[in-house]
Amino acid sequence: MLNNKVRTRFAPSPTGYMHVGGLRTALYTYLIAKKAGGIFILRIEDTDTARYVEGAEEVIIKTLRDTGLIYDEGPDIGGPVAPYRQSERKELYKTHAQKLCEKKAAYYCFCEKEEKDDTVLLVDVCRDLPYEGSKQRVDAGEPYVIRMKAPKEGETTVDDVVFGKITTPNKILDDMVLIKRDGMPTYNFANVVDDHLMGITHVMRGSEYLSSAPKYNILYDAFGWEIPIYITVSPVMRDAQNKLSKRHGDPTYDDLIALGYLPDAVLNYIALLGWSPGGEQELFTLQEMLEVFDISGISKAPAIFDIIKLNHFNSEYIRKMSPEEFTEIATPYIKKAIHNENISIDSIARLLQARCEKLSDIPEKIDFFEALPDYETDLYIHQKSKIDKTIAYDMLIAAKSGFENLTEWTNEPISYMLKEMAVDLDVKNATLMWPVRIAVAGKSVTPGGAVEICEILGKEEVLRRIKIGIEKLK
RNA sequence: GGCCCGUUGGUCAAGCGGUUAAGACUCCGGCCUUUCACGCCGGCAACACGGGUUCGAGUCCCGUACGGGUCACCA
Repeated sequence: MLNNKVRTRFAPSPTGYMHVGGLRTALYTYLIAKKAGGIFILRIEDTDTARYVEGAEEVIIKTLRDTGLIYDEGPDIGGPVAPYRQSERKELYKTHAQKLCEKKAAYYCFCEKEEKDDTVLLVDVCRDLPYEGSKQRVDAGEPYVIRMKAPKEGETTVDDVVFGKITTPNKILDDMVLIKRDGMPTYNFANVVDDHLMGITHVMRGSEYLSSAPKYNILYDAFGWEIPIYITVSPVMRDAQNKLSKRHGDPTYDDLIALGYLPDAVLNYIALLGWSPGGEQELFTLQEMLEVFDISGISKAPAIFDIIKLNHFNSEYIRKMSPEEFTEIATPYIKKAIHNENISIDSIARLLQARCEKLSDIPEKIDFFEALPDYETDLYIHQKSKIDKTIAYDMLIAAKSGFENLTEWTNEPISYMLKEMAVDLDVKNATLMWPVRIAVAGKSVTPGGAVEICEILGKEEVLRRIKIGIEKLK
């Protein structure tokens, strides 16, 4: 049924949000499967009943859909090894754990929850209990957990594609819990059982699981199962000391989207955190990543998430869009600042596309279209063009009459008129354009120049603002 | 603390025994220009430290320092 195809899985715990590191893991696992023409699976690891979050699974599914990481099997679409929610596989784990008990590779443990240090003795007691006796106590309804019987001697070598071979003496391995008192499996156990039962060939995990990996191998061996290929990735950090975390205020995927970052840009940027394609290209579509992705490019060292660089990726993606696409996604942000229906959203969008890093920057960049800010006349001073307030005043007076006589209000005539006027006045374009732009915008930095802004504002509003400027400079 | 892992500019990173140690972001100049931005040109800036091995070490080995992970009936 599962052939020899490459099968990978993204196995998040439904926490209610998708963190950046999680998305990166999803991306890599997707790439590994798809690059090999294999199957990408979504499995929900909801074994911690105490942590249940309403709607969390939907967040995961939506994120994968929005970023284009399409899975072939999953809880909502089913598949040959369903169910894909661990909570629905409870019996499976129990049966398998019991099998291990029968084989004496695991045992029933009746000890109370560990009180940190002094439990080793208690555990040891249960470890050596005869199977039959324990089984009877279990059948009689006594509460228990099932623990793995870790070997006390020898050593176990884990082979990881990223970290290489790591050998651990077995004596330091503890008898980890497989089935919890509530009957649910632990992450460690469910992961092993599911990865095998679902035919997962490449197992990607965060480096926090590296030290548990020997125990997974022992489990695979106890079952007589083939050990999958391990690919361990280091975390995405917020700084050299701390992992990126929602708790510390670091943005989740949804936060980034809400901030006006594009899904493709986010995906592209995080792909490069801890993985390098080797060449000099940095901008990749998902399809292109598929072509160049290679596990050998994954690095062992953690990478720090740098939102400044994400800004760069995002602006690249914005500039790459067609004007129509950009207008469509920018419109909601433009409308946050612009309520006047006479103002052309499309025209503003055109000005914005080359000048914004993220969509959330838009409203403050264009608010002057809606209402002229109360600006200081110092804005009229421009050292480089040798413009002072007196010159600015003269320019505005001239521009006013020019605008008044203008009959056709589109880009070309406005531009032509202003340039002609600069010639008549015997000044450089900038000497005239600068004061005009300040007068109509009321701020020194604007998307677009004087001509574009005037065109969008319309004749009446431009004259009104020019007059205000003249008054201010008097 | 034990065990494990990591360490190339501020950040992401290339490099796999011989290089003037790539590239990108940031920052700083310059050009272009009606502002800003885009674009173009240029610049600052790195192999954590100490020992080996070698003709030769960012690359291999051993220490040290620093950082991280783990040592849960959480994942």
